[in-house]
Amino acid sequence: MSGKTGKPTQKEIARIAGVSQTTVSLVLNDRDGTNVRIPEATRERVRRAIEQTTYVADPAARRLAGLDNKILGVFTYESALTAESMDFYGPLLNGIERAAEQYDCDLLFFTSSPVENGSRRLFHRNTRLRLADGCILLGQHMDGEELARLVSEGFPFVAVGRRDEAEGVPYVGIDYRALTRDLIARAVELGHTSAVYVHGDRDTPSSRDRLAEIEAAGARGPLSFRSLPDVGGDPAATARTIVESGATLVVAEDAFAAEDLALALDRQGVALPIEVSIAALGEVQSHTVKGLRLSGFHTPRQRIAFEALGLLRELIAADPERADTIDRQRLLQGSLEPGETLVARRADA
Amino acid sequence: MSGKTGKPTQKEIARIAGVSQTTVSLVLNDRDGTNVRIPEATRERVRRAIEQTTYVADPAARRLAGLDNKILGVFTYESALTAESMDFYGPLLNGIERAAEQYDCDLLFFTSSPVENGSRRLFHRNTRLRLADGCILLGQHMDGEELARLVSEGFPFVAVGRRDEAEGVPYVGIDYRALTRDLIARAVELGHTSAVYVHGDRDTPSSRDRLAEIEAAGARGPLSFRSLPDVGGDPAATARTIVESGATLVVAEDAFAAEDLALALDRQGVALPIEVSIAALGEVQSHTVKGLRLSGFHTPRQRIAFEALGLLRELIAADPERADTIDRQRLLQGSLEPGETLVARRADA
DNA sequence: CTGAAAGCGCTTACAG
DNA sequence: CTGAAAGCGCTTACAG
Repeated sequence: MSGKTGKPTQKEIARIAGVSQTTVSLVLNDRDGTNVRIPEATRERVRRAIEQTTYVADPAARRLAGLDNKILGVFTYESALTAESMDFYGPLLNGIERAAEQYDCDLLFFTSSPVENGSRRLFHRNTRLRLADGCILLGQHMDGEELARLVSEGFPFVAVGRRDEAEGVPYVGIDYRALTRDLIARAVELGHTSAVYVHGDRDTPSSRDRLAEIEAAGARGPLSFRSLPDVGGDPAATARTIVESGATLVVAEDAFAAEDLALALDRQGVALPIEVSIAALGEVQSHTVKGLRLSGFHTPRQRIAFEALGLLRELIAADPERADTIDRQRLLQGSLEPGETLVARRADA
Repeated sequence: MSGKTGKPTQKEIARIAGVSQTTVSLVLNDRDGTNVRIPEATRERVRRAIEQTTYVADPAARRLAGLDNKILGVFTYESALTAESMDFYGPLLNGIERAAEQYDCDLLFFTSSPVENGSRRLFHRNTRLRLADGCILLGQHMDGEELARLVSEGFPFVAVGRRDEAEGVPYVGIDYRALTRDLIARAVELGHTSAVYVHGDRDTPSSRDRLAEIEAAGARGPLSFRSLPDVGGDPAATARTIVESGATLVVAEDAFAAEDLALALDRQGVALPIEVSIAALGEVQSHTVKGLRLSGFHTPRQRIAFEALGLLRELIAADPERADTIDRQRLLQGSLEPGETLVARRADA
């Protein structure tokens, strides 16, 4: 490969410029320390030689020789660029691309990782993980063992979203607990006393966070919560249960579930949102229910991306000695979207 | 970097397994030719040693030693992952990711390339281009010099979209000329005799292709075309000119322009599409005019992606001897979307 | 101020 | 069947 395509090397540049290959390297990297001092004349000759050719340093060689490559890995446990997943990953990827640009880094997407029962594996025979200086991890479900291995090997990485599948995993996520508390407080203000929480069976940290806050609020009062796993994804059945429960507020785990539920409730003749309010514990951007803006959260995903890349760079650059001083688990504050589907409880309800 | 993180090497594996480093490499790469024949017992010992550690081959070293890396570069002359550009790049990137998965390749996005007056530069001081086995090029405007340089250096690459900025550029694109002819034929069938072609001042091959077909059709008759550069992007002014021209058909270069024009024509009291038909010479997926499906093209962008990666892999694998036999300039056929905005010319018009 | 030399981790002829 | 050695293109002490 390398030989076939006659691409120029430092050796040739050196020959043309009449200097040693070392000097070419020195000029190229602007080395100018105590021991090296190359006169402008020499530098200039080297530069001219480079311009004559099409020389660019071979990144593989640079990497092998111990330099950072300014390549950040992006690993997604699920396919990142499909039409469906773009809704979720899109703003994140956008932010990552922007941040990478700003940090002058390239992005290596590990699309080759073999998929095993629905999720990619990070470690495999030919993983190119190590070609990157560090790696961003995206996905709902992450493999605890892989996370632990990354941590123990000291490979710089940052997960997007709070993680507790393994000890000491660096992450940047959204503070869903705080957001959930805020939403509940608002529901209480609006007079609700009986609610249903409809959630999937996702066993992710942020999923558990939301559930924990819901349960804490239910125990604390005055808003009682009935927790309803949306088994089998049958919104109609779930809607019936909700109606029977007499709740005046439905909280869904995410905006898509909220929309599905709203549709099902509507079909059962429930007047939304006057009779029953509905809200989602997730990003509600551009989600609506009967033309009304869905109540829920705004999650600053672009900011997450920047923060994650920032943290990753800190970890990469970190002097092992004081790497411990870095705050490697960060939760960003989202904001409540009041929306139009969480309204005051009717006096007669 | 490499030394700090104590990641295992073949040397250590060799020590553990009690063999030479060469043997480890041989086992790892399943070499089993005429000169090498490693008994299963030895192989097994090596494999066990590998499993004890967290060894993975260093891709930089492999690359330097002359192997393919299974890394394909993706270079976009404009930002690829922004919300706006996703409309255009989304299906393309989706296809590229899928194809890369299938081909067992990773994707390196050159996000670090410096932006000079609105467009990225492929060649620069620290370009990591060469880390990839080859590269996919995306974007409206490509730099002719860069293309020429890629060609002359023999670096494997494939542009998305027809290119003629430089000689011998491999590409996979859409046959816009054929599509444009089809659309014109349909307009003729529908009785139109006077049309206006509104186009930007983009100087890209596919832009010129469309214009060329329009002009040829105009010269040929029976549909006469007035070509109208949408200077300054003032749809209202353009709409006035169209009305004055008495044309019964407006053809816009792309769907967005068509939508803008339709709006402007509507404001001037033109009844679309009865009085004036409108169509776009581009992908019209999910574009509408007054609730009507816009007439235009469907461009198989996911197929383009697959085709482009396929061609790229051919070029990478190509034996230099018979590389010439590869068809490196491919146009895919799109399909006409009849839509609802290109209708029969009114009898009294 | 500049060059010869070692080394990064791997692959692949080439000898045994 | 297996190992010692050269080499991929670079960086960086280390000597001059």
